[in-house]
Amino acid sequence: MDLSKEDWSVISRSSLLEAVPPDVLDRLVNGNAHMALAKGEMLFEEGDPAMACYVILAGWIKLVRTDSEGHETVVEVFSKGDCFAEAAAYVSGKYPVSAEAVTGVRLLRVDSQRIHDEILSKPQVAFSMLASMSRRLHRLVDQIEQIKARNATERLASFLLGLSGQNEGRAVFELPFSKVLIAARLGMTPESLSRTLNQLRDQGVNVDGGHIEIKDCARLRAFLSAN
Amino acid sequence: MDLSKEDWSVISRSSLLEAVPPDVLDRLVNGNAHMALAKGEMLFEEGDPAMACYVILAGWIKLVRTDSEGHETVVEVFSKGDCFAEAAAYVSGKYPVSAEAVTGVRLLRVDSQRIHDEILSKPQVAFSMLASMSRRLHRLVDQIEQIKARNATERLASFLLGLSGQNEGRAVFELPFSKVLIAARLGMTPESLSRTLNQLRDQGVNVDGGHIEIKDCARLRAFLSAN
DNA sequence: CGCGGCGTTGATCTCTGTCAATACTTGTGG
DNA sequence: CCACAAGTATTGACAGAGATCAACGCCGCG
Repeated sequence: MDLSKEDWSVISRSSLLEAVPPDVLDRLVNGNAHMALAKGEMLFEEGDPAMACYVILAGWIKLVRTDSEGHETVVEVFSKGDCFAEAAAYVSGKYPVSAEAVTGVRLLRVDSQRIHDEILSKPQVAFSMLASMSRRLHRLVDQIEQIKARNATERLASFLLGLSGQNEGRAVFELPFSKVLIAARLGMTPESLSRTLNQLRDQGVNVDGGHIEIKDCARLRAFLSAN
Repeated sequence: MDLSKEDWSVISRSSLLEAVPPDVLDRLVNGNAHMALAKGEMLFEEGDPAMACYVILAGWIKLVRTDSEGHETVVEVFSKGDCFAEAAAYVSGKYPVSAEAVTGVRLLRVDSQRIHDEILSKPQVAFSMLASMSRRLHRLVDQIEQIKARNATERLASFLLGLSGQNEGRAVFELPFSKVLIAARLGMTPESLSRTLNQLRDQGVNVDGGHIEIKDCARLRAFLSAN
């Protein structure tokens, strides 16, 4: 299975590899497995020894923690261009979470030994990796703040604004995955999500199935700060 | 101000520097500022350009996010031997949080440029840094799971067990910092913390001011899994 | 001494989780 | 091609965990 032009474009813009020099990129990517997962398939399980990290070429992957009673906590959800599992891979430890395909997924597997070797021969590569992990860390800190300090309405509004990719004006887009998963990602139940979406109608958010319209992003953002 | 034997011992066992070869350690530490902060002093503010990371020699530091209304979210609390702010320092970005001294604090400032240089000349150093960040990442993931999936009682029980450093038997220790701060760290109000501590009496936890006695850690842990 | 921060307790409120019922979609197998 | 099962989404009723507001005692410190 070969990489398409499109795939290469995703890879070279990915958070993990964007800053890596072309020759190193070639060595890292070539010979590494281009793999596919069906919806619902597990990529790895919490506690598995970490031998690789992954760049998503297409589809969605969720990272989850499962407790002793089988209750599942969604830690993050990733899509095209995202890299995940770098942390565990560098220190050849164990994965702290499980990874499951939410949709059909294609991804690039990057062997951690290979990254290790590249860092030793080209230390600059280390900075790409450190930068990638740094970004991951910031995202987690953001999430902690959200859950600790924001209520359901604010978390959802913030999530929608993030999806819109805009700061002002009208925005129209589709929800990227099921509401069940969105609810889990936002730390609430599907029922709460449904109700909270209705509440946001007052702030100019229209929902029709997975179709979202934010009438004025600036207004929604103002509502966020105000409250 | 010189570093004591004790300080060196803390440094060489610190999460950031433990795996760094002695000669590199010397270069990193010597000439870097050994500094002190009074209780309540700010080390840096959210958004400041990150030029260094820090290893705590004594005292406690809290990392906080402050929103537009001045409401404060505690992200983490660090003590002796912990290193913080590595992430931002590597990529010479901005600090995503503010750092404030909770008690009087002594710390070692490690210039990020210096780390940068060391990585370039000795790539193995990069792995120490990556490992340190990887641990930080795991801690944040743990915290996200705690807040999302555990209630106040469970979070507190888990926190106390962590402090005790034991898995079974009787444990007696002091709370490391004020209950206001502990409450914030656990994502609840001081009032809730007070009430929750009372609830835990039924599970063999005795509280007298900042003095804690867990009659049987195994029992408390069982209570955690059970519920 | 008085003030401010900490800690506890009580009363109340509200957000969100839980349980339940229903409708819609999707896919699977007879 | 239909029937049935399973997953998804919405809505209602209800309960409970935890926040909020308020009062009070305590202690350290200027």
